[in-house]
Amino acid sequence: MKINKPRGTRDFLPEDTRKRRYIENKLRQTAKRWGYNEIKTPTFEHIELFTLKSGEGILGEIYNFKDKGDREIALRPELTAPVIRLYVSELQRAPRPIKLYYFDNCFRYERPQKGRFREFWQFGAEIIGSPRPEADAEVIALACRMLHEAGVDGDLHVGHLGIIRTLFKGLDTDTQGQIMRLVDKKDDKGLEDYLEEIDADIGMREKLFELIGLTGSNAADEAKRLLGDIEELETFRTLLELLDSHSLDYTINFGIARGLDYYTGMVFEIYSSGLGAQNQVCGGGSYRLAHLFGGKEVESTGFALGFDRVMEVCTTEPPADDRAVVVCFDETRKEGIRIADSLREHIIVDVDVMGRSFSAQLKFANTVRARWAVIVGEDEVAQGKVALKDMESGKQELLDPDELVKRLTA
RNA sequence: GCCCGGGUGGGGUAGGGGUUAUCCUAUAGGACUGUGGAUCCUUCGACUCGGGUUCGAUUCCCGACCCGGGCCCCA
Repeated sequence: MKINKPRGTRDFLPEDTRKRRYIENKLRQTAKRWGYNEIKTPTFEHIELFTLKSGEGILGEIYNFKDKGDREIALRPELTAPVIRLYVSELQRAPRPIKLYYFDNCFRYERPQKGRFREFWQFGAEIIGSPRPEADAEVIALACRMLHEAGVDGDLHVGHLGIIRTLFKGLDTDTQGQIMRLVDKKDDKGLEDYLEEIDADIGMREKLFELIGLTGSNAADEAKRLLGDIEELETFRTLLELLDSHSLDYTINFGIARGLDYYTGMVFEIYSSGLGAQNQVCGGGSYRLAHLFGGKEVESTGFALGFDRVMEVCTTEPPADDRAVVVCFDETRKEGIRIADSLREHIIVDVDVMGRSFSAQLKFANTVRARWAVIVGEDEVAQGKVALKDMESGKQELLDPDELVKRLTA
């Protein structure tokens, strides 16, 4: 009986894995150099962690099950909530700011399509403990830097929920949420109908539509004309200046809502072409979640990037590794293995395990794109030497075994 | 969950109610017994699954599964 992999999951072949690792390492290095430290959280959590954060509505997309102790468990659908849970239980007293990054698989029960899988990987970073725009700017800059390192061109859109929310003062949370959802979807008609339905203030409606339509570099000024002198706008302008200091290109977009209630201020998304309907490679913003998990409230800002989507659009190829094939035969196997093992401290080495003939071993060296063949045959062993063959030039020379390493790593 | 389109060796394909199911590539071995990449030969290997129609289905019909595109959703 042939067993297939479950829907929406993938196998990664050696070539895929190599490329994924390469990009993963680029992202890791970048986060690390920006002073972020990696954390790991469990693959599964109590389901409340996610329902508390996102509401019962997400249950449909969660992989959940009861364990043998009758606990309701969920495979993590994202990593922000686990990170904040970890913060609340372990890091509330840690020196501020707390700068964390993670790279792990997540699970969502959704219809798979391009750039969307049931098991997928997220790379994210969070700054916990700073309410300032500097933290927002840094996180955005880090996200852009990471994408750049991965060889991905992104289109950065930045908004601020605090600004748009000043329009909704007096409306209850559900209504605000509904409006934000429609704004996020860019469903102008639906938004208009809904505002009509709740009999929203005419002035507010006009301002709302004007605000989410604002584009261009002076959108912040326009917003000021529209909304007056509000603190959120000042903060937002500071943020934009900081983004300039980071030399980032961005589009101001007050219509980004990220569909969520817990984002409080800055929100951003990064899009990339070539992904079809799932064109968003990164999303983030500032939020407050700690109180939900029993902690003292704290300002956080962070993002998650969709690693699989990054892989989909990135064209960066990992550099080829230098590798050597040690050619030996039954009579010289002992010497061959010894030499191979010593070379393995320095480069990638294959030794024949197929009992192949001389020419078949060289053919193999070709197929694995070895740069060198180290020939350990009876003639060489008899002289206490080995032959080193450069597979590209075809040139070959006789060497003492202890000279080998020097030649191969030169 | 909904709407399209699609599933033929490991990968890429041709075909089509009765075939020995085509070709390329990859694999293994050989021609070439200590010198690779080329060429040639041989070998291995497939009609996604389940029902239905039919004398006969890989081919037609239905369903499932999976893949792709979109909707929904996207914490």
